[in-house]
Amino acid sequence: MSRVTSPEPQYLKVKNHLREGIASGHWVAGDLLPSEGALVAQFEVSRMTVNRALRELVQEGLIDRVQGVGSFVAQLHRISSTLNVRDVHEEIVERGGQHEAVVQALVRGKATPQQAAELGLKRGAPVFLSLIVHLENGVPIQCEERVVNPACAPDYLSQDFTRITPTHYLLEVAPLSEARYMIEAALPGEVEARLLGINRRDPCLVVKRITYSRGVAVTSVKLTHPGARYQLQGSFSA
Amino acid sequence: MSRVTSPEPQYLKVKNHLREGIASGHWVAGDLLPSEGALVAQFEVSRMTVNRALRELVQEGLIDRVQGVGSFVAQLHRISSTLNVRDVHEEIVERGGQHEAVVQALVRGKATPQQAAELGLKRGAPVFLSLIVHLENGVPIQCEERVVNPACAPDYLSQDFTRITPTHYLLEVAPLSEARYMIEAALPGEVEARLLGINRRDPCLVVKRITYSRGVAVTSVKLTHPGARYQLQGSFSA
DNA sequence: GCACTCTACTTGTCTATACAAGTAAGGTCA
DNA sequence: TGACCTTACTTGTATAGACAAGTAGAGTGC
Repeated sequence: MSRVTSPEPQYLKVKNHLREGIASGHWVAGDLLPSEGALVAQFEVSRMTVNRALRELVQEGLIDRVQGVGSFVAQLHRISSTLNVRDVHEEIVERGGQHEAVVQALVRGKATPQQAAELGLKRGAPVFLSLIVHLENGVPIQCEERVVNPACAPDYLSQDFTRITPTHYLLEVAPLSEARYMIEAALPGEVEARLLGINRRDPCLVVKRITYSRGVAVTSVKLTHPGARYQLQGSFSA
Repeated sequence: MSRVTSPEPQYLKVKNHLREGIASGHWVAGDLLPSEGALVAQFEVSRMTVNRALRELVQEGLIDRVQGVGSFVAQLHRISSTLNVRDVHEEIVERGGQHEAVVQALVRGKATPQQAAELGLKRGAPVFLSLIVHLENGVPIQCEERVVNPACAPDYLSQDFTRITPTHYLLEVAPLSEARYMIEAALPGEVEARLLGINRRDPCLVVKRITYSRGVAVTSVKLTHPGARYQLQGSFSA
């Protein structure tokens, strides 16, 4: 983790000083922190350096600042952290596993009312549909049901999704600009249970996601994971 | 060099220019972006201003920078977003709901081997245990099973958790410095099913979390939510 | 060919200063 | 009292310049 000790930048000294003061309880939520001027005097650095430290602490959610008033310790009554919903291939490879994809279906279809609404298309408009099962070391861990807006990826049907994941392909074809996701626990449908090799009463972690490119909905996907074999993890550090 | 102030700060102009270029596909993942010097010339601003824009884009995960080489569009093959695991009281109130907490148990106990390991205590060490059900508009939505390190919150047992949530109380007593969490889908135990008023075969979204203060584990909590009544949601915007 | 140096270019950090904009408190005056 | 103004202090943004550190490529000498 730590490298050869190069001199620590000044703005990090200021930042860590404040961060430690907050983590140790020296300042608690709502407290007024020293002003930029005071920190300039204390650390004998320029105001821009102090300013950078404070701006980054705002960005990290540790402090709030009010122009004309001062800097305050933020209400830390939430634990926030970056959640990564990643390409399943990358995720498996990173764990040192073997990824395999089985394409169950890759067809042209017509949008159901719900699919049309999600993608901003007319009801019954043509869409591309794919159903792929992802295996880690031969064990199914994700069932990927996808609806694709043909206008954004006209060549979707001719891809070889055993070699490249739809996520990866679509992000290359249509640059990501926005995404909405929803995570829930649910029971698998009949199809999902069969493809994942689980019982219909086994709980699953379901991630639904709609991604947009340039304001246009590109794809809507439902990822079903066996609850016993898949977890989302993360950590937060003040 | 300088021009009158616009409604939009200069650094945001640079930032948005790059952001739009990435979202529109003008630059794709891996592409070399204009250097700071080039952007200084293009926007007629100082290098510090361009530098701020680029640093913030790095922070947002949209670009990578390599000293001596240049700035590149990041591989956007992940969809990351800030996940907030928040105080359930705040969450309900924000939705306009009525929050009620029922304290099922609030006792002194001995750490099981697993609990001891999570909190960094000796096996059988004294701990505080609480079991609380949270209701939104009278409907149970969360079962909170908590183990508390007595050294961090000696007065835990004498709190009135119908008025203040343990999360809120503990964050006031022990400033948060770090947290680890895990999200999974699972079936409820017998106790959870009864308290949440659900069937033992109904899937639940389970969040496990350990929080630390000044490097010491303060509390370990397991939050069980009925899958049908609770979802995690979020959005990501490039 | 190969190793080396030199140079041009990049990002990383930092300074001293400047002005704008927002807030709060105190004083003045009708 | 109440409305207004002044002043001091805060953060927000921006500048022009400086040096350090890292990289890549061109050129040099062997």
